[in-house]
Amino acid sequence: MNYWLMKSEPSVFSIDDLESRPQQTERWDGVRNYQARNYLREMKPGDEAFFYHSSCAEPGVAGIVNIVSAASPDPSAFNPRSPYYDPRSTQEKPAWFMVEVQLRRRFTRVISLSALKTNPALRKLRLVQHGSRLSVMPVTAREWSAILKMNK
DNA sequence: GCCAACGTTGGC
DNA sequence: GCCAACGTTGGC
Repeated sequence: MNYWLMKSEPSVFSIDDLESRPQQTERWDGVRNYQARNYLREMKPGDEAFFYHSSCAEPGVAGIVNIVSAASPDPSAFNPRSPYYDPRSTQEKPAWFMVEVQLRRRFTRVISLSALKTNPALRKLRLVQHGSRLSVMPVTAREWSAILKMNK
């Protein structure tokens, strides 16, 4: 079982939005970066991921989700009305993938990016590397527990 | 709103 | 295959 971190802009899709969904489950779609796509395809049901709020007043980790389905072709890429439409992705040869996530836990307080940056145990975390913009990234077991310990 | 850093595109 | 130009991300 593997650990991940997934970014979302709360103005588009927040952890509150996930909580209000049926079964607190939703598609994690719209990823349009090849490296992030490759990580999505590595995910397996039972994996866990931090839900990270980006581009907002308080960027940081807002909670934890379970990966509940393996990667499958992202239907939003096929839909011309979707902001994530990409005509290069076809049913026969899908370019983009999504997984389904289910809310596991909301943190009472967001673990802020600034706090993550100052934790020595997280020096190698992709998120805090200078210039890193990846929206889906792996987290080591050590990093995972270090972040969990910050949830107080 | 600014801007640095990055990924992608497309001409050559 | 190179690389400049462009668009996007995302913190501040």
